[in-house]
Amino acid sequence: MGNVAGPGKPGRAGAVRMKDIARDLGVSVMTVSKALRGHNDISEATRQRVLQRARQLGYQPNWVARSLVSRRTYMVGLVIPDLMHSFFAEVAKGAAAVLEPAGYHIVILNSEEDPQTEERQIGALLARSVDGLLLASAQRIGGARLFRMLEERKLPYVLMDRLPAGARAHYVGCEDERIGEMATEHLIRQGCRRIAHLRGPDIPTGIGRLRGYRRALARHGLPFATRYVVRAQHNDEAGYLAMQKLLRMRPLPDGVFGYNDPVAAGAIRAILEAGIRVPEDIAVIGSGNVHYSDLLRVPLSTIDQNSSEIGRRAAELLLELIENKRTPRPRRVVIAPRLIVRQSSRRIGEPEAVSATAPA
Amino acid sequence: MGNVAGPGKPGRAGAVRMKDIARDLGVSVMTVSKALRGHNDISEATRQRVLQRARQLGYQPNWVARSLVSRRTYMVGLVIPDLMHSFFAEVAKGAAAVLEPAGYHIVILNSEEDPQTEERQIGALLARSVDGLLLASAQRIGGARLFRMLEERKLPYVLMDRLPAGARAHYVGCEDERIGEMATEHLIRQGCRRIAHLRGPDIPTGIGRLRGYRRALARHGLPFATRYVVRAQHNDEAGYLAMQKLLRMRPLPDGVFGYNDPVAAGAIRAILEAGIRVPEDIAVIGSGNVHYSDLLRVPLSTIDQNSSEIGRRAAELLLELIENKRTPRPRRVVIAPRLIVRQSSRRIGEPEAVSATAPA
DNA sequence: TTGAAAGCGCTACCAT
DNA sequence: ATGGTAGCGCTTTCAA
Repeated sequence: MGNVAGPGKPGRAGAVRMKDIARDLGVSVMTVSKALRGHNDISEATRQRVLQRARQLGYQPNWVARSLVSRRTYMVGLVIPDLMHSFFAEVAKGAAAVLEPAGYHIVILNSEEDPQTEERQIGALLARSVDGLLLASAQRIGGARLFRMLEERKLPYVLMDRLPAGARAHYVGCEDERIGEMATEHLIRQGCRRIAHLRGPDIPTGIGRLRGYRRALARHGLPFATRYVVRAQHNDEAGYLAMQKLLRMRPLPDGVFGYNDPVAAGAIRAILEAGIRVPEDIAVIGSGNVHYSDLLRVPLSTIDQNSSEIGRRAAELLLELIENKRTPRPRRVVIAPRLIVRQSSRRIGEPEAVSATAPA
Repeated sequence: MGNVAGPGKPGRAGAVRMKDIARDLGVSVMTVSKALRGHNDISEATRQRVLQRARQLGYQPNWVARSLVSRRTYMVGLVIPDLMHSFFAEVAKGAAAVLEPAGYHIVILNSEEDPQTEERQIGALLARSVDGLLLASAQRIGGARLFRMLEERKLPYVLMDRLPAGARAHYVGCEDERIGEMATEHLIRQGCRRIAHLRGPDIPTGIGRLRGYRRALARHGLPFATRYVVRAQHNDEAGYLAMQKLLRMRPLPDGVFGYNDPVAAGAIRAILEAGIRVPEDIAVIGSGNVHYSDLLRVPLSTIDQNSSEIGRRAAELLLELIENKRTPRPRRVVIAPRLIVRQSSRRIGEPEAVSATAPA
């Protein structure tokens, strides 16, 4: 069986190589290589012999060696702000559903919502020669340098969920202004008149949803009050604390639009703890439709962003970029948000789910 | 600046290589290689020159090439049943917190709780020459073949959360019998006398928790009734359906121990929908302490398994195995479970959290 | 249809 | 302190 490798060597030491098959069969390595890849200039007879011997020996191609010459690693980087936020977990799962069947593996990295960490991680991914990159970026406004670097390196990449203003890049996500608008208009239809917003960070999603919120208020002739907009960065703990601030305001708001579902869920906890009712006294809505929204203390109304679809579409787009390698003009895939009405905001009858309509 | 690469070439085509630095500086590639890696047989002067030029050109080592000769990829495979289950997302995050600072990247794969998918994925990981493997296995009892294969390939790996009976492998997780016992005994202390169990699948965790449940009943002289044990595989939907079956039994159970938190959360939904109170009529407890347990319709009592610690410890153990490459006898790291009492099971006063005590 | 030569970018080994 | 040679396992190119 040949092939004795130094003992204690790490990695695939001792693994079967083409060379071994070639020696056993008395043919050249080239013949084996071609036979295994189904090149059509190999006789059927030798092809079968090679395939059989390969199976016997349990041959597995060495991807590292193959990558070195083919310059393709069949690895894709996935950088997201937080794996624990089930919105991103779902995006990741959607992307995996497309990439794995296509033969790609995913290297996943958590930026922890920190632009510098993100940049470092992308650098590492580049050094690893990933074939492409899926990115839900944590860059604040003006993080254009990172994208310029990616362009220079000619690394195919697709932005997900967050589209930094002015980024000239492929993108898949929801229109954030529309999300803010839908959520706010829903609260207005439910009879709310003093609507507060627990706003997100200074990233495209946060800013877009805030803008949509303002637009909806304006359109319906409701006043915009700065003090009704409180920062709640990302998670339920922040939502809880921010809501406590809101609860000290007089008059109390009668509706709250949370930046995302965790923030909204945290807000509900704060409201209930204060002995106030949801939705009767304060109606609450979030965004993202995370999978446990239905199980929450008060089932949470939300704007569904179709997270797994975002992952899938982004992955498909990325594959296209990788395989064709032509870079057409930046494509924007916009996923329609959907209003999901649950108990946290239901004061008067309204259908359970409303599909997005084009913005007026 | 040299180095013109064919246009349209994929991957790192056009990237700066050691050769470029060497040419620019009039030294050999070897000198550059050593200087960059801090070999001490290079004069400080040349080392500085090399480092500076490398920085100027934005040199990044080619990991693929390096891997080919060093036989280390600095990649670790992470195979889990479901990224969307936040228990595993937390495990993954814990592992990443250890692996990334150590220079390793994580290739993540979802087995979807399917043993065959898992095996296929591990095969792919082997072909990729990952340096090690973290695995929360979906193998049913008797899936020893997979582990034998891993041993043969001498791939360092650590099992997490689930320890297949008889597996001779490194392992980090909670003692499942203890979990079942703690949960059940807690319900007994709360005054429950007809305790049902929504049991998990035929994997070590499911079987262990069931066994612990039985042990607790026996110890306290309570009868074990088969019909009070209903299968609920994994998720909240399954928990919901299984609980509906339980709700048709007479007499109704007055306590339910769910295989995990999603199952328990689904059960609560079914109970409340039936107009029955939690915890007054039926007390409920789960396991896993997923991060949203506190936000649920009725905040969920649970057994905390310290999921991120599981990921961290498993990663540390794996690093040891990889770096030392000696394979000591299989190590078992057992994390102590903790009882977390929330509203779903609180009928009489009991402290919020109780640390695990050694099993009697 | 088959295979020899060259080389991907890097490092181990040994000579200078 | 520095560098030449060889080779990791594979594929591309071109000749037989």
